Amino acid sequence: MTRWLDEDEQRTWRNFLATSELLYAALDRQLQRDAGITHASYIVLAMLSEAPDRSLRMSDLAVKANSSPSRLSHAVARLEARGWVRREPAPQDGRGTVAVLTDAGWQMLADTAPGHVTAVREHLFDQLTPEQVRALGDICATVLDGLDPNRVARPC
Amino acid sequence: MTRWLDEDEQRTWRNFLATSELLYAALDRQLQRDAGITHASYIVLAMLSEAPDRSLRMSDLAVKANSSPSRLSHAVARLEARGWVRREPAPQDGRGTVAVLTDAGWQMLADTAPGHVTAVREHLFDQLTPEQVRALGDICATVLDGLDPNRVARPC
DNA sequence: CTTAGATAGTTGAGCCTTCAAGTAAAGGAG
DNA sequence: CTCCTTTACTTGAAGGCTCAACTATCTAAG
Repeated sequence: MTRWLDEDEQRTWRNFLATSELLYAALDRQLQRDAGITHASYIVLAMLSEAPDRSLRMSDLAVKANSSPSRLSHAVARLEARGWVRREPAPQDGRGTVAVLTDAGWQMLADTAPGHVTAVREHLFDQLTPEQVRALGDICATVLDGLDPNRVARPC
Repeated sequence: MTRWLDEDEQRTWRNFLATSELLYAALDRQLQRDAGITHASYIVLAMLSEAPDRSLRMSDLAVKANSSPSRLSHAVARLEARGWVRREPAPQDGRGTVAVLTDAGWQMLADTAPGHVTAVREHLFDQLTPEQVRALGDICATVLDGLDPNRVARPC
C-alpha cells in the first residue's frame, strides 16, 4: 500500500517545489538578461574559477555542477565557442579532457558575479534568519546524502 | 559594494542548489521511465485532479503549476494530444480557456501517483524528522512570500 | 458608441537538456 | 601480448522551455 503524504509533508513538498522552481527561474532570468548566460553555465564557470589552475576534469566538473556528462559536454562546447572555456587533453589519461577557464571567462565572471550574488541574497538570504540559513543547510545536506552518498564523504 | 555570501550562506546555497537539482532530476527520471511523462506535466495533471470539476482556467493552472503561460500552453497542448486533457472555452470570458482532466488522464494519474509518492518519500521525507519537515516548509513559505507576495495571501 | 489599453492565451524559433549510441583509451585476466 | 570490460567523453536527434510577437476579447474613458 502506498503511504500518502500527510498534511505537513504535503505543504512542505509544495512549498519546496514552488520555491526551488521560482527561485531558479528568477536567477536564470536575471543572468540571462544581464549577462546573456544560463544559470547552469554560470555555475560551470564559477566552479572552474575556484579550482586550482582554473581547470577541472570534465567528470569532476560535472559533479560540482550537478550535471550529467552529456549536459556538461554540450554546455562546455557552447562556452568554448564563446571563448570563455578552453579544452585540453588530460595529462596521464588519454581518455580525459580538462576544461580550463580562459581570461575572458574569468573577466566575464568578475563582471557578472556581483549582480548574481545580489539577486541570490535578495531572493533567499534577506528573507531568512541566520538560524534558518543554518537549518536549511543542514536539511539539504541530509537529503543530499541520501540522493548521492559519495558526494559529501569525498575529500574533495 | 557587493556583500558576498558568508560561509554558512555559501554552504546553504550550494546544498540547496544541489538538492533541488538532483531531487528534481531523480523524480523526473522516475516519472519518465515509469509513465513516460515529465514531472512538470505530472504536476499539471495533479493540479487539475484536485480542482472542482477537474478543471481550471489556464492562468490559474499556470500559478498552481509554477509555470509561465507559454510553458503551460505548450504542456497542455502535448497533454491534449495524448488524450489526458481537453480544452474548452471559458464561460463568461471569451478570452479564457479552461483545461479539463479527461477520464483517461485521471486513470493515468491513478496509475502513476503511487510510484511517484513513493519516490518523493524515499528521497525526501524518509531522510527528515517531522521537525525538519515543518522547518523546511516554513522556510520555503517565507522565501516564497518574498518571491511572489500574492501567492500565499490569495484566498484560493 | 468608439477607442485605447489591459488581459488571456497561443504560436514559432531558437536554445538547452535528455537519451541512446558511438569512439577511444585504460585496466585486468589469461 | 590479446581480448574483454570498464571508464571518459562526445554526438545527434527528439522533446521541452523561453522569449518575443501575435490574436482575440474585455474594460473603461470620453
